[in-house]
Amino acid sequence: MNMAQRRTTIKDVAEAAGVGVATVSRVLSGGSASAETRERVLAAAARLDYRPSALGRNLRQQRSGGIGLLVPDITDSFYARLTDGVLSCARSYGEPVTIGVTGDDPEQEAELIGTLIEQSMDRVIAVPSGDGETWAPALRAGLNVVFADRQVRDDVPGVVADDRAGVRTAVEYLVGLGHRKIAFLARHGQSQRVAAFTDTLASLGVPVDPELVVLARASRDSAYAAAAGLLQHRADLTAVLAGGNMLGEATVLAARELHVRIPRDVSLIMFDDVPWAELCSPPLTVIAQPAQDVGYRAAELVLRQGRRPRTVTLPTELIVRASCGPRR
Amino acid sequence: MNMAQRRTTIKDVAEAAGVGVATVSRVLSGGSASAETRERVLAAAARLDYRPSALGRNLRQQRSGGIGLLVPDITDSFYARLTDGVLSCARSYGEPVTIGVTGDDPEQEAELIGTLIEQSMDRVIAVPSGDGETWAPALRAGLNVVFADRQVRDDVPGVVADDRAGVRTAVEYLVGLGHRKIAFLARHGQSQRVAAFTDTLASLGVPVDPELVVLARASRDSAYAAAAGLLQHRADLTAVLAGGNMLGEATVLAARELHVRIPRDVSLIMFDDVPWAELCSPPLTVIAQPAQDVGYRAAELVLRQGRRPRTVTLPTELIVRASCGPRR
DNA sequence: ATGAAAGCGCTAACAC
DNA sequence: GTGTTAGCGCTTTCAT
Repeated sequence: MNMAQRRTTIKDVAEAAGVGVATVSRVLSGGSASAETRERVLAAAARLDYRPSALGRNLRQQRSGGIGLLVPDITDSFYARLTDGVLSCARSYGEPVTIGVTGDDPEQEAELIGTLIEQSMDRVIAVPSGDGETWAPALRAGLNVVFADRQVRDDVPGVVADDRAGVRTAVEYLVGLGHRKIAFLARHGQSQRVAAFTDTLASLGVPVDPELVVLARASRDSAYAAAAGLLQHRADLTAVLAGGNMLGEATVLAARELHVRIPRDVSLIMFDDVPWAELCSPPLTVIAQPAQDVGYRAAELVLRQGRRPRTVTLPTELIVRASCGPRR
Repeated sequence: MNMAQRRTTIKDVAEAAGVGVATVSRVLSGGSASAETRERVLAAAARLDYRPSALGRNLRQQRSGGIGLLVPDITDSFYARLTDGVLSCARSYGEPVTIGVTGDDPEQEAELIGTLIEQSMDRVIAVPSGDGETWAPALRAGLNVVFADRQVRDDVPGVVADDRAGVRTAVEYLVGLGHRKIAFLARHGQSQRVAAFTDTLASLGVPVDPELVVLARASRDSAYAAAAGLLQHRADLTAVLAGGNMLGEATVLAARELHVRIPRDVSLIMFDDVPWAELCSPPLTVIAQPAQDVGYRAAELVLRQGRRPRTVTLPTELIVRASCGPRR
């Protein structure tokens, strides 16, 4: 008994249909052929259950189809939803998606880019880590890159949520509630959001305390440390804006640990709406971001090679639940 | 200016080093060569920044490296963590991972399997949908498959959490608290867990009410409908065992909607520990599953072609928090 | 409209 | 130990 019989190739189909391999290739990729020939080829292909090998095609075309996707952490609901959007779009084009997690670390990112190049993947969607320096060689090599969620260099198209507007809305809401000592818990690299934060405060005539913006790395531990530190050392603050769902989670946890009541002692707004925000006690007021759309649009951009807009910005939305109250 | 200059090939390296291409190939893949030759080749490769093309190698070897991963829903924290485990193991082997989401639908699954075969991916990790029938052709074609989280056919190695033990522990805990009318909210296809549920009940001398096991499909909507239906129509039940984090989430939501208090009116245990279980009000008692490990081990299994155990079973753990109380 | 043939980059079989 | 060469499956000229 022969274990794995040889795979059906284009040659088999050509023989079965009594035509040359070139004709089979043309018919299958929608080229010109007489109706009768087309019929015969299609019939033979179907009969033999022929599936063209991506390997042959890729080598010939000097590029593997499919798209590469680099995210900081697939375990983070935001990036999982973004990924889902990419997959959903890619599927409709029949394109496979190769995924890698960077841990928000430029070094790992560089390594993964190397792998993608080795695979001759020429289309990649990435949530870039660090400044965009890592991407210079890849871009020079002709890689077709689209950034998602973060825009770190202006020679690459990108799809982002309108976090400036999101931050502004949130801060205005908080200030409207009477808050003055508002902290911003952000991830390293979210300079856009930090700028929006201080700008909005300034425009509302609220003094900006630089010590009230604290930066964390993209891990649960780092997020918790930052949140706990903030809550402990700054007993005077009355509101926190968390720059992501992991930072929000950490804040709730730390608050509980330190017996800081939300929203009685401090109000909390979290970036990114996640299913558990509603389950939380209290239900969290959030700035919702269209994570799935960000991914979907990024995939569209990278697949449609056509006109490439600089940056697509998608709207965010403040969803008021129960984690904010008037200044105590 | 020439846009994308030709990529460096093995031939370039061979010329630069003054050797044949075969020698370059051998040196780079650790074959035998004289120390001096090796040196020259390595130097030339480094100087030219040569990266072997996976395309050429794949075609030659009639298989693309890398591993395919099929999960029902990347948005579900459990599968995201499982994926993370796979990626983490794959990375240490330098293997790229191609991911697809099946939506728990055998048809989509079959389509994705087709894509993988087209890519000549011969190593696949999958959370199988439906019965394992979809996999018959792929297995016949010689695909190297490892199942994760679910074991639907015994001719495929698999890595699963010990959900029988998990269910047993949970039910014993609930019965110990005095509960008799316990519902099991499960996903279609979780027959293992359902069997464990009824078995344990029977072994404890608690009458089994078939109407108290209700099945949902793998979507938020379906989960919510099932949970709400259960809570509405069976006012006599005192405890619910939710067969997954989405079912747990739905139960909490439905309970809140229907003014059913947890744990005062009904106790709740959820399969799968997720970060928000602790944030929830009340914090949820859960059966923790080693999602990340399941993925990691599955990847090890599919990468180490060696001896292939039938099924690896990983332990679960009951984590008691505050969502269970004595029978009201 | 169609077939013959070249060749993508690599590895492995074989010859030396 | 090292070079030469065939050939993986496909697409794409180039003839016909």
